[in-house]
Amino acid sequence: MDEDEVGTVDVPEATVARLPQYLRALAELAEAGLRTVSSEALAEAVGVGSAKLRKDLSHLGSYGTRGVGYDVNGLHRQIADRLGQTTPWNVVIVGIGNLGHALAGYGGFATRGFRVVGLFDDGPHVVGELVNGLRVRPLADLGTVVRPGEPTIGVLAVPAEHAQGVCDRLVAAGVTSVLNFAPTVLRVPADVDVRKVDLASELQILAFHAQRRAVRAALRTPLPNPSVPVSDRVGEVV
Amino acid sequence: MDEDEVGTVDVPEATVARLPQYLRALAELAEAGLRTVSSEALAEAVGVGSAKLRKDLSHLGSYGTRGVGYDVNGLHRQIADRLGQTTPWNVVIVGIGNLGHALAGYGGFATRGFRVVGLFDDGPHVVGELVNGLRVRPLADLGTVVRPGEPTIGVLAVPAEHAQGVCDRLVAAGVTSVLNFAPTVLRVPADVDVRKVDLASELQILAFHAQRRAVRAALRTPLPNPSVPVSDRVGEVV
DNA sequence: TAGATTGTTAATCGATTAACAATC
DNA sequence: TAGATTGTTAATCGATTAACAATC
Repeated sequence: MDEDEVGTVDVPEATVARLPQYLRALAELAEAGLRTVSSEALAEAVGVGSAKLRKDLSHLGSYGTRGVGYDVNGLHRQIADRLGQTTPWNVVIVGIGNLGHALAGYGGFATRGFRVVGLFDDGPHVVGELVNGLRVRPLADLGTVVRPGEPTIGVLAVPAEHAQGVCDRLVAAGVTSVLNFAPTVLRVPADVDVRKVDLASELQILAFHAQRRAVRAALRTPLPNPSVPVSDRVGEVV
Repeated sequence: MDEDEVGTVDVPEATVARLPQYLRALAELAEAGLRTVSSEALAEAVGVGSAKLRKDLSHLGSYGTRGVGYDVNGLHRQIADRLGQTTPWNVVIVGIGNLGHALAGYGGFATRGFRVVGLFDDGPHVVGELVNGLRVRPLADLGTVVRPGEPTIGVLAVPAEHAQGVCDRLVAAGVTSVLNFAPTVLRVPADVDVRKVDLASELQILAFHAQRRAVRAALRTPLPNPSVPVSDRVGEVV
């Protein structure tokens, strides 16, 4: 691979999504004192195939040695670098309800290179509250925390009906990366990156698979309950 | 498409992951009084292309009318049916810390067909606590809540180091669908379905993209700060 | 040198997209 | 009938996988 500027050569999206998993596994291996790891062993730790792992790493330019494996610390540094984790990223959380509260206190952010620097909410009962050492501020203060210089990630934990409005204010304040927990589609300018976590959706996908397994099991063992025909058990529409 | 048993014909995974979004959009349209919707309009509401939407729906057998569009209520019922949402699914949450607490109180589950029926934790300070109307129980009680008859989804909100052990107990109790919030790979039998939500990972992916945008912007406008060469700004490894 | 393991090639699979014939 | 819109086809794109030559 060319000796190119970091971040210029395209890394496939599917690979990007796995980099955090590799990074975490490498951190654990380093913790355990391992100096070197084979693609086979690292892949096993992450739960993917070794061919996929090697292909993924090849997109980074990679630092393996044939016949030996990868240097655990070297590869860790390489991936951390690609994820922009040499310096911590600032994170602001908007919407300090149930979920926002939990996110504000989530230890996993700090240990993986993120620093929660602001909590925002416009609810009169919430503003001024102290959460995990940070005072909740009104949204009007967004501009004082989000600084044009240092990139800031905005986390949206507001109800669906407020999500677009709050997102617009984040974008106006200069936020170009948004993690959206509200079950709504956000409209943003082309230079803003939005990722979505939809908790109920995850359960619905599990439910789909569970139902499919159940129906298939029922078809393999026809009519275990003779009084209920298989086709009535799921309720066909129309 | 064949008039086949619900759940027998294979629906592609990418399509399954979008069904919850379609369902939610249809619910909003029905709420707004719409009787009929075109693929163009529904796709716009969900933020996908109309060709993709029509292809997705074609996997369900679909209920559109050429020249007219889709019947909002009919399609809603059809998708709800496929997601197994004719009756609510039981959900147990294990690990009532920061995140588990928030999930126990998350309103979005109930409105989308899920019923939280059990909260579990072995922490002496947590057991017995009343959270959102449910008493937190010790893990030993899992068997009394997870009943072989009705399928139950297990939500794992414990620290990474306990995740595998707790997961094993969920599986032993008969849970075959698991939503894992711990940043660990879970080993489960082949008949158990695991989905993972890794909050820090989501931020890391956003950070990767943000860094890539920043590097590219810097390369387009070479050396805006003449004292710092571009290649030093990101810190090449080795 | 012999054994191990990477990085890459090529085949395969699945998902997306545009275009349009079918049909209301 | 004319206009609208679906459902499907075929082309394209991206991701996965297995196999192996390169090389430590």
